[in-house]
Amino acid sequence: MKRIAAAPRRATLPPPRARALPAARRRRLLAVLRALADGTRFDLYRTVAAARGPVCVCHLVDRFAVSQPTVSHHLRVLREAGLVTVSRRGTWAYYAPAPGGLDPLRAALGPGREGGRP
Amino acid sequence: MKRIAAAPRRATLPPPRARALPAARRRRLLAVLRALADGTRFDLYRTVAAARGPVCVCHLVDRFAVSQPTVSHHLRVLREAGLVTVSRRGTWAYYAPAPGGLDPLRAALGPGREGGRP
DNA sequence: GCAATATATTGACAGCCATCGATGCACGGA
DNA sequence: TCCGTGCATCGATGGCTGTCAATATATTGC
Repeated sequence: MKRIAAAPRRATLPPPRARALPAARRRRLLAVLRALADGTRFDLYRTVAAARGPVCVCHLVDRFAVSQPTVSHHLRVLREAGLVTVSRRGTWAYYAPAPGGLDPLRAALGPGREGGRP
Repeated sequence: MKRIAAAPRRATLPPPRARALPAARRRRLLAVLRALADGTRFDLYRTVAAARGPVCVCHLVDRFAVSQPTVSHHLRVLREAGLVTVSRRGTWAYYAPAPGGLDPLRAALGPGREGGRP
């Protein structure tokens, strides 16, 4: 017959479930995080966000050490994450930070319960 | 002979360079972003951060629909990003949010220059 | 219309990574 | 000391994605 060893009692109760994030908010937030989690994209966004006005793609292509299609691809990801907006004048495309683009992040950080409390 | 068409003048000046982020800060920030950019890890962190006390890995394994090695792997990534800390009691491991783990993110968001300005 | 330029899209490919099963390791109980 | 359990690590694998060259699309100037 099979010997049965007593399973040691677990030392703590299961943690309360984290307040569920509405699916749409979670999706948006993850999109923002994913968009910024790549080094090149992170730098692109910082360049766009730091400029006083819209930034011509041509200057980004000049400045970054990746090909023009790659820049274009990253800008698309940033756009789809709601982080930048695009406007065109002639053949040029100008990217600007989307107002409130970082709000999902700000909202998620919120009061900051992650351990400051002594 | 080759015809030469005048290149159209660029309509704007190159944007000022974004204030360079110190390499170490940039690395830490990207690590945090990458750690949170995965859905499973995001949920794991939220669970740990929402709990009032340290969370036993066993409960995370119970609650999440991924294998125990996968949970362990994600917790390692969160740990290496400075987002959680681990402590052991007996055979159990308890994870807690690392105090200030989100500070790189908070610092980066800072005053929020991304377009509120009218 | 034609040539040249600016940007976007497509297709291909390599490297990364989330995931799993199997295994290792440490600890506690009998 | 042996067994069972909790967690970490290893090795393999499939899918995702960052990158580029080639191509497409759009616009401007002649």
